Parts: sequence; structure tokens; C-alpha cells
Amino acid sequence: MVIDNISDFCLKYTLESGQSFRWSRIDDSYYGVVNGKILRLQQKTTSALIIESSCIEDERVFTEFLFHYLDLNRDLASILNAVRVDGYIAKAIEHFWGMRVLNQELWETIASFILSQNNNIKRIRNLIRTLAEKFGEKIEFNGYIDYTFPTPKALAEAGIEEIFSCGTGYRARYLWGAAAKITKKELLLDKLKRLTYTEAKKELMNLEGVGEKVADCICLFSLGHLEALPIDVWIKRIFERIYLQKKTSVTEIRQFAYDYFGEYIGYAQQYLFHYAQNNDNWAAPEKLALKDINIVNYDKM
DNA sequence: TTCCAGGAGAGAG
DNA sequence: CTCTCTCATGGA
Repeated sequence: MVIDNISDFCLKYTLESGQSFRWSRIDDSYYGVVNGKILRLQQKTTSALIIESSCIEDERVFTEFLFHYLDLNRDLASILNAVRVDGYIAKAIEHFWGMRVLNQELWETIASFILSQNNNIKRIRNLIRTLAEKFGEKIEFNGYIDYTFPTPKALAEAGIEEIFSCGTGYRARYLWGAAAKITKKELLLDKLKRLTYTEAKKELMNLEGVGEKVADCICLFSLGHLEALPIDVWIKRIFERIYLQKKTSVTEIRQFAYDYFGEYIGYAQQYLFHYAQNNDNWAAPEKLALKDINIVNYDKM
């Protein structure tokens, strides 16, 4: 199946920007598990996406779902125009044009970012794979083998010890607690999807092991709240070094960021994060000059 | 060996 | 409110 009418999209940047931990690149295509099915995605040209899956019943319904997952329904150009307020972020945007903020499955996102605390991306990926191998279901597509993300029920029944034995460390009881709470319907995922950003964040922070940063990740990477701003060590570093030029609190960073970048701060954050992660020179002195705003037409990659 | 990673919670002040 | 310490684990 091919979708050939997309624009302002880069599969690589989208899937390799630390928002999802479930995609693997093999040659020039990406394999992942979404909604319990293996997907193979491949971007041949800027406008064409090749999709293969073990089970596509209705192409129209599937396309609709995929557009939502990859956030292709949004007008990326106007979002990036809105947040391109200085030369620094302009460089990040130019560099990673086409990176989208995904709308991932809610439970998987909650679980993944509970595991992400005080952890690095590679190890988070390994943890999730181990958990899926142990508590998910084995699936196969064209010789590619993977596992579905464990359901809340599966993890709740497994217990803390079993989760701990996967190498989750002290996060085991947080993950188990969230799984149990959802299984017991003390937290209703469908209801969570209908809340505003502020309401959803507050509700998520009632879970043990979910603080402000993780709640913001869930709001941004699953619930589509683009005003969410996850402040991790990198974002803190960037704002302290580039924008505020002093050591400061997340409260001040948050206030400044909304004020400065506006309602699409979530997208701005993702470009700044990925730019810093992939550029050892992100804080070089010449990059501190923000004045030189180059308004160029970034219509194409 | 020590430090760090898409942090959060508990306690102290 | 803000600081500080601790919590597993593995890679650099």
C-alpha cells in the first residue's frame, strides 16, 4: 500500500527522535508494532510513503489511522512558522524539517515514559523489548518477529517481582501500580483522552512515578496536546544555556517558553531536543546569537 | 571508578 | 516554595 500525497514529512526524523521506543530501522525501512500489528514503513520520496502490514482490512480506515498516528493531519508548515522566532530554532527546524510529533497509543506511552525516568534512550528501548518478549504476544510478518506491547492486565497479573526481573529497577512498582490502577478501572484511558491538557496532566500525575515531565510526555506524544512541554535534562540545559543564560528552575523555564514560543511549544521543544542530541556543537558560542532571524521559505525539505 | 541517562518522591529547611 | 538525597541499571 502506498500513500503518495503527503508533504512536509520525514519518516526518519519522526521515528528516530526519542518519542517512540518501538521502531527499528532495517536498511531504509522501519519496523514497528502499532495496535498489535507489525508495520513496515518506508519513505522513498518526500511525498510517498510505502506501508506494509500483516493485516490491513480497510485501506481507507487504515490510512485515516496512520495519518493520525504520524500527525499528518496537521499543517506542519504553519506550526513551524509560528515557533520559528529566532535564528537558533530556525536552524533546528531547517535541519530536521518534516519531523512530526506522534500520536501514540495511550497505555504504551504511559508505560514507556514511566520507564524513561533517569534512564537513557537505548536502555529504555531494551527494557520495553524485554517486557514485550516476556508479557506480550509474539507476532510475525514476512519473517520479521516482534511482540505486542504488554496489556495493563498482563503486567498487573505478572506482579512487581516479575517486572523487576526484566531490569526495570526501582521503576517496577511504578509500572505495576499504573497497570493495576488501569486494570481496576480506577483510571479510565478513554476518559483521559477527552480531557483538556491541564486536566489530563493533573490526572496522570496522580499515578505514582508520573511527575510533571513524564505527564507532559504523555500529553504531547499520545494525547496530542501541543502546548505540553516536557522539561528533561536536555531541554533544561538548552533553555539555561541558550535562552535564559543562567541556572534556573523548571517553573521559570516553563513560563518563559510559553511566552516566547507560544501555543505550539511542544513542537518547538521536539526540534530543540533533537537538534541538541544530534549536534555536539549545539551550545557553541556563535549559536548564542538569536537576533539574526532568517525568514526563509522552508516549503520543501 | 565515577558519571550519566527524555525523573520522581520524600524529607528538610 | 526550593534544595538534596536516594532510587536500579548499564554504558561510557
